[in-house]
Amino acid sequence: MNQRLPVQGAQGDLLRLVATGKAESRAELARLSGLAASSVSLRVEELIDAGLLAEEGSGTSRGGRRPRRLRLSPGAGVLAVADLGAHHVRLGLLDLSGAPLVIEERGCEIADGPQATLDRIADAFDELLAAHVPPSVPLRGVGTGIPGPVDPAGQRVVTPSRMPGWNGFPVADHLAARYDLPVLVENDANLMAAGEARWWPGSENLMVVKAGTGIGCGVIVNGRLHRGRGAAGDISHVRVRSDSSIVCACGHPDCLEAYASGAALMAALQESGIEVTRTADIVTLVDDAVPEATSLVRTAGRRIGEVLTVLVNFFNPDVVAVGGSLSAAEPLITSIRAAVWERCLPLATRDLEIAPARAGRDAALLGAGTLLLEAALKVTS
Amino acid sequence: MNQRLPVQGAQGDLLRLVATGKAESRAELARLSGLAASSVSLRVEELIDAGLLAEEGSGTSRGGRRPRRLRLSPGAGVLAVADLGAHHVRLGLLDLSGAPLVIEERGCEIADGPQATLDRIADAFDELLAAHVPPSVPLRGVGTGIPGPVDPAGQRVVTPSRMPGWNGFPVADHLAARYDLPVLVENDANLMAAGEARWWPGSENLMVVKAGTGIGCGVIVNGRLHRGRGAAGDISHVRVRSDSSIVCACGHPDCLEAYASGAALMAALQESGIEVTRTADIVTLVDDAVPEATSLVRTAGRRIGEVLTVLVNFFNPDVVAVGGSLSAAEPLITSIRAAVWERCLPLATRDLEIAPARAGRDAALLGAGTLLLEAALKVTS
DNA sequence: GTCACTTCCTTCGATTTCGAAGATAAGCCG
DNA sequence: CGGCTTATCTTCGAAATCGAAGGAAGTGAC
Repeated sequence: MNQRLPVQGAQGDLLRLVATGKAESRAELARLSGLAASSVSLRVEELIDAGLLAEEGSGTSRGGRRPRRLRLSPGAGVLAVADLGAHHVRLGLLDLSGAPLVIEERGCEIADGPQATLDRIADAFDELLAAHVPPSVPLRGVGTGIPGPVDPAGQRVVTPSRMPGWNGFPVADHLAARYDLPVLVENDANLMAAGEARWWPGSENLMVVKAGTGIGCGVIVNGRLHRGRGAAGDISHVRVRSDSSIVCACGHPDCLEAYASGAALMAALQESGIEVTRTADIVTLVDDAVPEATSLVRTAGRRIGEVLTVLVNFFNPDVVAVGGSLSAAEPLITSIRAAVWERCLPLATRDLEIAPARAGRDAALLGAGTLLLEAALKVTS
Repeated sequence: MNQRLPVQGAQGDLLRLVATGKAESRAELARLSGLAASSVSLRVEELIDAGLLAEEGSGTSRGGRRPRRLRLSPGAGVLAVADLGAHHVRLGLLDLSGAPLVIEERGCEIADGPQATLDRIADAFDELLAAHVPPSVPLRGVGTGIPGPVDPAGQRVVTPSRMPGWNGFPVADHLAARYDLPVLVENDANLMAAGEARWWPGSENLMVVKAGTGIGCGVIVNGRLHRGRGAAGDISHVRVRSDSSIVCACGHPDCLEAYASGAALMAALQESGIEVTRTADIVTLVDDAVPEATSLVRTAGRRIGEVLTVLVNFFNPDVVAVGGSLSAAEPLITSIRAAVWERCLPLATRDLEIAPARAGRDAALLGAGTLLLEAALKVTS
């Protein structure tokens, strides 16, 4: 059962404020939306009648009458989201507030091409919906993350590496043909950034670094995802200072990725005769205090930090959040911090927080939820 | 005669659209503001009655009835703007559309401290107003650019270099005490970026590099100035790759500024026994094809370009505009282009324009006008 | 307990905004 | 020159929004 959200005009803003947890009562809605309290009451009434919002008990008093708590109605709908990796896909269902109902991981070869991969995802969505959601609760949107650049206009994949058959494929259109619903297609690091942003309330400008097999980065400016012309956030092909010289897959010498990515670290470890097959193994080695691994991670952190130095001076964010599978290795973030603190302008680091990502491994799925909700609540007047 | 603009609600949006030249008729206003055509008509009527807008003939037809052209009324008001340099100040008066009425340059030692400097500016404003503006036309706002970081919250100067006595000085408050009007205080490179942005309609994301005695940069994101925590846009203290090692004034080795700023080039030229006293002299030398100068400028361009490489990949702008006194030296921009084209991701440079700044030497003053107008039209309901 | 005060929410008349329809003023074209 | 098309602008009733006033439900002081 698919169905667009039947909201119009100001209702969308109010519903989003409740869904994102920013407001819990009519009074808060009035303050945050800028609407008059009376208008808020009217719209909320409509949303309750439409079955999208529900009243649930009362909150704590702030010195006066207690607010009547508003929640999204459980029957308001669900979102289906996926995050596509090279050899697997994480996917799940969220309620409209972005909270996960069910999330699982499946094998899935991205090299099989878009048609097969997307169909597999859609089939998985259908299974999950049948198993976990009563038929009366409608699906309100579908979104997926892609490990490559996405053109923001046409929502196509553009010049991806390691994704044979995907170049120029209209992913959004293909999904929209199956679901007549808001559809979101976005780069995975961007989704992760969008997901992370909710965990840093009060911070409007974030950089979210994804340190995994590759190195990605998503940028939040003024609380919104910055896409640029579709390629924003790339930091992996920045030239780093180095004595030796490695040519990256992109054709240029000494890219950050060639030195500090999980893939590069694995290659270096294997050269030292240490067996590793996944980036998680590196974290284990570091936890076991294997000197080669610790030293490599530390160097990688310093290199990433040196690149961030430039970007922190330029972009001057509130927060640099470091996520991805490698970020579990503690020396990584420590050495990133050291490099940034040492080299950046005091003014830029004065109130800067460099911290591990807070949203966890499902950050990208949660981010897809956030962006999808926004898309679903776009002015449909 | 000082007076806040008597606008409320939607009037501000409409007035801004006309002032910034984005709209010239009621129909365009309706399209751009999103308001209904009827509401636009009503508000425009009010603005005309208030003496802020005026009808002026009719525009060219687009196939149907000709639009009735709307202009800012000449008597709507003026803005007083200044751009403070180390040894001089450029200042002038603009009409509300941001067009200059009069601009001049005066000697002024920033080292005399904020009190004396700001009073000198204010006196200059008064003189210009008396000489060029009829008393019936009110002053609507005052703004100034500062060659140092400005805290966006308190509009104070923070940790400036080469500005003794200015640290922490509440510039905006000081000006506001003399003029009870919207007051703007902003970093000079940021003002320049704001001014430049108007010359790139259709481009939402810009980097504006100011290559002069120092190296500055302003960032426009989604059409609006990005301030970060107040220090955004710094690129001068990024570490560059280099064989030798120079320690910058900031204490770190190999800052871009120490290699590629006008000051650094002048020092290098003087060491070769070539007489230069201002950055403009370097441009003259390059125009005269003096090999040392050309080579130095080319190297500086390449170094700036290498830094921009990182930022272009990350920020993925539509335009990189290069201004400042050094930008008149043609090899500078050529070598910046070469470095960026060579090293950036194709996806990031696909539609990227790297071009000389268009706004000219008064860019900062025009930018101050743009930002001031916005401040003056903030919801005063 | 009671009284003053705060906060939350609703009621209701005034105001603003909208949108459809019509009036106005062109250009295009035979 | 007289329809036909297109675009601009205004009129007017309907709908949304606002703001002031007041009722509801709490806290804290005495």
